[in-house]
Amino acid sequence: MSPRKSVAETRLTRRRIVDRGLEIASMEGLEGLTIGRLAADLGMSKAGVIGHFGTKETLQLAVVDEAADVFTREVPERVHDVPAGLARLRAMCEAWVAYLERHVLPGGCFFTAAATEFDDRGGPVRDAIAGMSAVWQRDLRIQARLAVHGGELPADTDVGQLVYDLVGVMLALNHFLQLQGDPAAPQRARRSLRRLLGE
Amino acid sequence: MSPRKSVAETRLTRRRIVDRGLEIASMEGLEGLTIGRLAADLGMSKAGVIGHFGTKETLQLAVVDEAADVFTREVPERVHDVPAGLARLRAMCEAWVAYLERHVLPGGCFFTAAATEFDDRGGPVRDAIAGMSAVWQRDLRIQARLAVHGGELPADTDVGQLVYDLVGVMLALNHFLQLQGDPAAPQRARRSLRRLLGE
DNA sequence: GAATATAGCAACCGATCGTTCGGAAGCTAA
DNA sequence: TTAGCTTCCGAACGATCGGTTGCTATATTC
Repeated sequence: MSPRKSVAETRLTRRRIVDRGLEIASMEGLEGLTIGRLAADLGMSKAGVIGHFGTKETLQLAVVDEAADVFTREVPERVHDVPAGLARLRAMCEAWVAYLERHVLPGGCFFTAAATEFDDRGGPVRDAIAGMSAVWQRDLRIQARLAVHGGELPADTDVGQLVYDLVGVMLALNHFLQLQGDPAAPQRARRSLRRLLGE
Repeated sequence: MSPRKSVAETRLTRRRIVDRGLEIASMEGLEGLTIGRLAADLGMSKAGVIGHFGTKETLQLAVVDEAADVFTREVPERVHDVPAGLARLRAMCEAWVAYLERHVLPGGCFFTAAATEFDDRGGPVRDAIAGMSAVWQRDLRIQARLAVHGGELPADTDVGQLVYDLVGVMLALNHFLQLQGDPAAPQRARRSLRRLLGE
C-alpha cells in the first residue's frame, strides 16, 4: 500500500511518531502510550508504527530521549550564556519555572509523571528516567557549588540540601498547576526560589 | 461452587480486595490495578472480585477511600492530642515524613502517584483524589493560620505560600526516596521543615 | 424445615493489547 | 532494466482487558 519514502521522509515519519508519542505520554503516561492509539492518531497502521522501533520498550526509550531533548532545548540551552555560579543557577531555575508555566507539553512535566510511574519498577526505561533526572540535578549541584566557592552563597551552604529544596519547589509547581489548576503557583514557585537563592 | 459467606466473612473478603488493591495501586498505579491481577493475587475469580463493586471505577474509588483512611490513621490521627497551632503543624509534618519513611505502602505515597496519574483527566476518581488532597492542605492551612494568629509564626506569613512549600518538601521526599532510593532524604525533609517552621 | 437471598465460580463476551508475517509499493544501486 | 532494500499495510496471533451470565452452595429468614 504505502510506498517507501525517501530517507528524509522516513526520518520525518519517525519524528512524527516520537513527537506525538511524547504528547500522549505526557498526558496518559508511558504505559498509557499505546501503539494502536498512536497509529490511529497518525493515520497509519500499528505495524507501520512499531516497525520503526521493533518493540514498545524501544519506543518508550525514544520518547524519553525526546523528552530530554525538549527539556534541554527549553531550559539549560536558554541559559548557556549566563555567567556560571549563582546567576546561572537562578537562570536555570527561572527557565525551569517558565518551562512549566508555558505548558510546553500538555501533560505538564514529563519527567515528573514518568518518574512517579516507573519509580517502583526496574528495567531500562526506569534507568533512563532516573539517569536524566540525575544529570539535571548534577548540573544544579555544580552551579550551586560554584556559587558557594565564589562567595555568592553562604560558605556553610549544604549543596545537596539546596538541590533537594529546589526539586521540591518544582514538584510542587507541577502539582499545583496540573492537579489544582492554581494560576498563582508560578508566582509561589518564584517566591520560594528567591527565598532559597536570594534576591 | 463457592458458597455464600457469613456477613462478617463477606466484609472481610471486601477488605482483602481493597487492601491488596491499595498495595498494587501504590506500586503500579490505579490503572495498572487490574481485576484479573487482583483475582489471581487473592486466589479468586474475576467475577468474585468485581461482584463486590460492579465496576472498576467503583473499585478504584474504594481504593482511594482506603488510601485516605490509611493516611488519616497514620498521620492526622496520631497528632490529634497535640495542641493546636504551630506545635500541631509541626507534628503533622513530622508524622507525614515518618509515614513516608516507614514505607507504609510499598509504592510510596499513594496520593502523589495517583495525583500525577490522573491530573490530566476528568471523572470521579480524579475528583476524589483532588478533594482529599485539598482537605489535607486545608488542615495544614488551618493550623498555620492559628500559629500566625497566636504569634508563633511571623505576622506577615503568607499561609498559602507556606503550604505550597510544605507540599514541595513532601513531594521531594517521595521523589528522592522512590526514584533515587536516597536514604538521606528524610533527614533533608526534616531540615527543610525546620527552616520553614522554626526549631 | 422450607424459602429466599447472595458470594463466588466457570465460562464466555467483544475490545484491545503488543507483536508477527507476507506482500505491495517505490527508492536506489548495479 | 533489474535486483535488492526498505517502508508501510492488512491481517492475524495469543494474551489480557473490563464486564456478563448461569449456576451452585450456603447463610439467613420465615
